[in-house]
Amino acid sequence: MTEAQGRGAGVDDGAAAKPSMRDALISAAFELFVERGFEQTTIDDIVRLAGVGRRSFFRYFPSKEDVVFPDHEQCLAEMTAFLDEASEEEPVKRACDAARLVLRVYAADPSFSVRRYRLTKSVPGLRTHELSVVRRYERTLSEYLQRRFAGRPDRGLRAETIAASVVAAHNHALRSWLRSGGREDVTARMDHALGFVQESWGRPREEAGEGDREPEDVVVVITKRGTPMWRVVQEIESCVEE
Amino acid sequence: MTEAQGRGAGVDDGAAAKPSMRDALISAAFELFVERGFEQTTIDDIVRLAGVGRRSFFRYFPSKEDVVFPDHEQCLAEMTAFLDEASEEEPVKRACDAARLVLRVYAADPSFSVRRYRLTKSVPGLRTHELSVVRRYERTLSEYLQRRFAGRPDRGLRAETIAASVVAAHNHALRSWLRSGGREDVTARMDHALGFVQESWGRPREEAGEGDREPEDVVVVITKRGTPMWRVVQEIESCVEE
DNA sequence: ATACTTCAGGGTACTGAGTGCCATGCACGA
DNA sequence: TCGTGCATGGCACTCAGTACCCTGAAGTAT
Repeated sequence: MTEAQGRGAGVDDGAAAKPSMRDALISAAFELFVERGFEQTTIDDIVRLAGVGRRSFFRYFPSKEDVVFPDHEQCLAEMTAFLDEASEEEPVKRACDAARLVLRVYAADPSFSVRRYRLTKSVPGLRTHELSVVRRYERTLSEYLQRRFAGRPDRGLRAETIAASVVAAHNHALRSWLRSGGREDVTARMDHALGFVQESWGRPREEAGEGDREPEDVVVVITKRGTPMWRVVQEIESCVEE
Repeated sequence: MTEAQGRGAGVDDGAAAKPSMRDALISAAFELFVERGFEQTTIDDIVRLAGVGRRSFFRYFPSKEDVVFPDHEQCLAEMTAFLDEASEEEPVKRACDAARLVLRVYAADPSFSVRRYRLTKSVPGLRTHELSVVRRYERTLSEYLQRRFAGRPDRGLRAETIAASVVAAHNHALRSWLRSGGREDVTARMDHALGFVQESWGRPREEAGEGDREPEDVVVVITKRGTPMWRVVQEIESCVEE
């Protein structure tokens, strides 16, 4: 029954393996937060309920806000590792798959995620804190993309813009699922949302100066319907023959 | 000499007109922040230097962080007003122009902006606070776009994703300018960055089911370079003649 | 077994941000 | 002159976060 979430509820790879204290703090905190609100709950309330010393709280969580997002540190590490693996995949696709790792963590414990969503939504301080968490994912994606875009023009601009798109689309799908109470299918929404950005960025329109496919072998013509065909042919030839 | 920035340094439309106290606090705060650091400066230090009572600080700024971003509240209001005006312009273009309003505020006092940038960059708490400020611009843009996208599929997804792109591109150009110390031309960078997202989102690739311009009067042909011209003509005609 | 180290945890006191409450002083109109 | 606002200052309080030190339960070597 709402045992917090036992840290990711799936992976228990060697790294962390001290269950009792940390988890006791998490579940005590959530119990109080949902009962009387985040700001109405003091650290002393939490440690009293968890039956530990006050100082210990700050040994496990750097701030009161962090206890609300207990698994993001590990999730970020997973994403970083995922993006450090060598892969032949198209970069934007790869970034979208990295975003799916975050979804997986949320989907692993829907009830916890939904309660946290409702809590976060109603507490400005938590929203701000969540922004800083999300920002780290965005930076990770952006740095990955910048690496993969080596040689392209506007690497940085591209990378940051696309990373922001991916995060925004991911969050849109995730939040719409959370708003529905965690029922219904997340992955379908997510596939749709990420497919949207992948469509838009995966293959840029004009200067497709890609590394893994030649740009020179594609010609794009845009013209008004009704243009005389000789004008179209002229235009194409003037572009090709140069 | 670094008189903070006298609030936007241009528009003094009726709304705010109490100069002394607020500005004294801003310049006192910055003086101390750059001298000994943000966290090493207490509210008491600031009010002592400004020669006002401690309680007055919190009358003008809800938190210590807010004194670093004194003009964003007004800028946000400007953006909101700008987007509330009726306009025939293409929505993404309009959103980009709205973002330029923010740039204008930064560019109005480059030395202040650069000092603030350096300060913010080095203080995690300020970075987080800035995120929450930026997020409000993003929401404003997103809500505008969602209004303009009425009737389209995926309104919300589209609006949030594009808003995030616009903000990311804007911030990329802005920060690169700030990193350069406020020298060089901002508007050129900004035009380039915003042009990039506008190109990408302004006219969606496949379903361009727009309301304010007909999709039927544009033909797009994509072909391999070297394709015999008769094949191109055939393809175009088969598409037009249907 | 004794002495030594290590380390998770508890306790206490302190700093500093942010808030509530009230007193003060100054302007305004009657 | 007397209210009636309003801006400001002065206090006292709560609470997050930190520094410092104490305890006790392990181990480990001799």
